[in-house]
Amino acid sequence: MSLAESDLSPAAAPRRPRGRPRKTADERDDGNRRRELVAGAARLFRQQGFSATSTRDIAAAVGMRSGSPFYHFESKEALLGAVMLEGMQGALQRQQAALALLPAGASPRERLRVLVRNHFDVLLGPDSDFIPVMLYEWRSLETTQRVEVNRLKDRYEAEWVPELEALHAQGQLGADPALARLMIFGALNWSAQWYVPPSGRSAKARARASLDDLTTSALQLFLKEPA
Amino acid sequence: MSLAESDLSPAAAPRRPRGRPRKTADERDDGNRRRELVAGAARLFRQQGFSATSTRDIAAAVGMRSGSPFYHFESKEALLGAVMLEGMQGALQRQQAALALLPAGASPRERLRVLVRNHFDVLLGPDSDFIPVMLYEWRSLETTQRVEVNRLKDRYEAEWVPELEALHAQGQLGADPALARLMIFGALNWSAQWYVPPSGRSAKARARASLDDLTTSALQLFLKEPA
DNA sequence: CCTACCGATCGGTAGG
DNA sequence: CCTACCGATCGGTAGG
Repeated sequence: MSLAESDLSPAAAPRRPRGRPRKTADERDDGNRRRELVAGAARLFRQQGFSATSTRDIAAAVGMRSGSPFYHFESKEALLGAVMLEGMQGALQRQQAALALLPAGASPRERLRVLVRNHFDVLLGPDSDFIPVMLYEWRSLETTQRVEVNRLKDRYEAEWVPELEALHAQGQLGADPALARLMIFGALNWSAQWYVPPSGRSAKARARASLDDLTTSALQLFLKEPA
Repeated sequence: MSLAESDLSPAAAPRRPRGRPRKTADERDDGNRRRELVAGAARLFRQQGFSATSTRDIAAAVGMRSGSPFYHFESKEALLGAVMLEGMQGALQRQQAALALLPAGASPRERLRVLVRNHFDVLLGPDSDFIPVMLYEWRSLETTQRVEVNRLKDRYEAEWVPELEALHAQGQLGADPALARLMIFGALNWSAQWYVPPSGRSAKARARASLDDLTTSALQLFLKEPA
């Protein structure tokens, strides 16, 4: 899946010179080296944490020398921001795509199932280092980028609200929707701490099945029977 | 509340000399300096994370010089272990005390309420830095101490199992008890990320009330109506 | 993107 | 528990 790089707007975009637009270090996407850096950083930040990961670790992970990441990113914090931004962009995009596949008359319960299933995929599926890093390295992000990431996170979570409100109105959700949202996200996000993805033969199919099962269980836990 | 220090067995205890047993750096509890260090470390580890907190930060927080924490602890990791160990000991002790106050015929639902209420207190109440550090700095713990802390965590969680099983058998819990436990802990633990304790006038009473409310909401979300 | 490097900070220790 | 210190590592940069 390709993520639209065009959405990546830098915090403060200075004067645009004429002619071929010269990209800042944060914007350029020469080949795929920048992407490799972000993906490698995501993996290491998730495994070891942001502070415990050196920029040298990240450089080595993608076969660069110690100073080279700073050709692509202003700072270690900017790399963290890129991980989170890319993660949230992908998550939001996949969420919208998943919802778009639903038939027009889908019930709130069906829509919530799609949201939960997609969230598990974002958290536990392939390339799932980005969002856990966002969840657990939040405090290391600098304010400017925090605002930007937060905007995406708000949009992501906003899609859940009408469904939770409808379910609450129908008596299928036993708590105030705002609080229910926090608790449900907590329950789902925590899975990043304990879920062990299948490995070996037909790992991919079994992974899909296990995320389906998790989704079913989560809905059974959170929702009452339809009246 | 005093925590039994006697359970603190060092990783490798060498020859015991005769006479008054000389405590290792990890065991001694001269005055309250060691306790101050652990409490200060808990606060800083929670605020900034383990790796981002220097032993100098911790020393300064309790009015020591940079080298002095190493008079009390072998290493920074040992300090982290002490934070987690002390946190789990306190949590387990409070959980057992809370359960002991219940009448003999208390229902699984009533017992779960007490467990959830106590867990919120452990996570969000006064001196609540220890357990969040345990939850979010797990990977920085060394294996020896990880085993020790894990043992306490298992005992803590084990008290939840019979109640969840009983509730599931009664149709009040909509998912497999083992998975329900993970999701419920996720929902509760996540509150450490968003809960803002009341401040100002009568903060203490309002804090208690808000944790009571959270407990009620959580139970309403997770449990079906009794048949 | 590499080479070569800098100043700052870090965990930890010897000796008192 | 302090003083004084060490070697290692870190984020980041100049110049090519």
